[in-house]
Amino acid sequence: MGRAPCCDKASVKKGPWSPEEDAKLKSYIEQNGTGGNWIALPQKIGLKRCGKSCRLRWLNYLRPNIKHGGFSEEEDRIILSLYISIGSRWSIIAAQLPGRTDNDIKNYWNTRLKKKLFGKQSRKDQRQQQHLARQAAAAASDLQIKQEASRGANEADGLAAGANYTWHHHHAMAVPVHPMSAPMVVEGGRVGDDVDESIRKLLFKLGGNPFAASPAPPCIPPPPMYEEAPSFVPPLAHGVPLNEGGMQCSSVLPALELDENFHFNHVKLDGLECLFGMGDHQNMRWNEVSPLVCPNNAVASSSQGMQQYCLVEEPADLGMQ
DNA sequence: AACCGTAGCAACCGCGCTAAT
DNA sequence: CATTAGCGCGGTTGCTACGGT
Repeated sequence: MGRAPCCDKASVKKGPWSPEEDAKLKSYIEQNGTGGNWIALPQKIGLKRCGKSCRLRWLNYLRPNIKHGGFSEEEDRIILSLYISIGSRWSIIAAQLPGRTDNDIKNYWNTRLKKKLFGKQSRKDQRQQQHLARQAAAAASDLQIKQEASRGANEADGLAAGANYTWHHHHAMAVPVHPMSAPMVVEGGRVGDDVDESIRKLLFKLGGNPFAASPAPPCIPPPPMYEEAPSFVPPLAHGVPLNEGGMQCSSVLPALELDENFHFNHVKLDGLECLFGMGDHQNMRWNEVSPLVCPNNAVASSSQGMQQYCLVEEPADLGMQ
């Protein structure tokens, strides 16, 4: 059985909003709020619009303090950083950028930022990039593993114990040197030729293995709701062979392990697989990646925290959810 | 000047999730 | 516990403006 339509499509107006409709909706919501029911709202104010359409119009354009266009470099950086970490969770990304909407950011990403970063590439080029990125990542990780080994031999024990194993531990070992610093050769030159200089700077700010270099976030135990989820088993427990330093040999986080361990909260890293040397089906869990996004933020790694995180900036006085 | 291709953006669509019944 | 209604999200579509030929 199909899903019941949210409104009568035949009697509902579609397409661009007129100034009159905008004014009606805006003045009503500013005075009365949404009343907690978007579906009923258009009828109340005599708009021949679907409730979902009203909601979208309000959230994306009529809501106070909405910004359009003119994304700053800082905003670019935040978007990029979050996209790398959590994928296309536009609403979460939007929550970090006051005045920006998920739709706006999504459009910005799809139409501009992505092109700025990667330029236009054929699938063949993308595959080649991924291959090269993996090679560079492997080399970088080997070096890093040795550094890790000399820094503190005890960590391996800690990992094996598992109890306090957190994303950043794993991540420090797993994340390759930033792929944009690796040579990305395409036909007729380097991919970087297409990349806007400012964005390249952004990438380097983020890159050069930014995660390993950043101070470790506080270790926060998983929230109760994840207790039944498969624990984030340290790679050592999977019987991954060790190198001569006693550390795990994997160059980057092995694709298989990623697949096994990050199978909740699926996140699509469309177009950015090469950043992690992943295949295109690997996923991450929010509670593991969030320390990257907000390492010093109190919400850290919990989906509960994520919700709090998302609610920032939401107008509380307008009956919004 | 006309045509065509592309980019950017606004809006729609469909699905998953959740609260209410 | 099952069903239903509504919300919210991400993906997609379609329109418009603009630039190139």
